[in-house]
Amino acid sequence: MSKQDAACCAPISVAALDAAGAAEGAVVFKALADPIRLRLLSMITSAGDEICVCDLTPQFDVSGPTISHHLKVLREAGLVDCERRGTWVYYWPVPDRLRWAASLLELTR
Amino acid sequence: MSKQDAACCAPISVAALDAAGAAEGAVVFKALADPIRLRLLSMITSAGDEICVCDLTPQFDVSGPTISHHLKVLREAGLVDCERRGTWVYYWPVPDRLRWAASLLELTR
DNA sequence: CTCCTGTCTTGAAGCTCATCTAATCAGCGA
DNA sequence: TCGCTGATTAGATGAGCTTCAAGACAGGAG
Repeated sequence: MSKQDAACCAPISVAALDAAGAAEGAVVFKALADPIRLRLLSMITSAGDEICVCDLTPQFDVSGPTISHHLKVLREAGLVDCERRGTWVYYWPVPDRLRWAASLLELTR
Repeated sequence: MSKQDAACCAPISVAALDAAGAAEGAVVFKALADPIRLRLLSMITSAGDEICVCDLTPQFDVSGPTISHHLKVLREAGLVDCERRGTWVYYWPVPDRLRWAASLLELTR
């Protein structure tokens, strides 16, 4: 769905973030600011290449629609992407986006 | 219910991040999940060693108490620390905490 | 001591978010 | 076609967050 490059960006400690960059960064960090979404992302990134929703949902004590909602937030933040194949839906991480988020916190001066 | 013969995908394993780690990570990312706080952190980390509140506040269109509140959130997340010296209060970053947050996003290889 | 400046805390209003139930969509098999 | 299962969407509710105005606190100057 979403493909943005947003490739190279100065580390936060070298150049102060402008308002636009801060707004985009806030969207990504807001998507990460929930324990369930962090665990979902962790499972997705550590699953090798992709993982089925039906393997994610049983790991939590919340309803299916709630998991679906959290996955949508991660998707709209550009951190993961998904595809339906037959009955099941599979999710995988978007490494570029994860690296970009991490680069906002780098302290390399 | 029955009929779960057809497995939808490979058995997953893993959970790189446990519930406790996810909860602590969520606190840190929640602190980063606001454009003003991201810009504040950016200014603090790019200020060399430390920066005065009086240099931060005029950069934003919100009131002083609001800036103070956001700085408190960053402080309670362990991302920055501060000290009053005379009339003014100075803030500086906590590199270890920033590196730890970034490391949570590097579980993608 | 008293006043002034800089910063933080408190309390309340308005908005956003997490979660649920119920309903809907998508695919498979009989 | 109909019915079943997996996943998402829609609507509602309660909790939490952002913001400001007003007041409190700390330190320096007179």
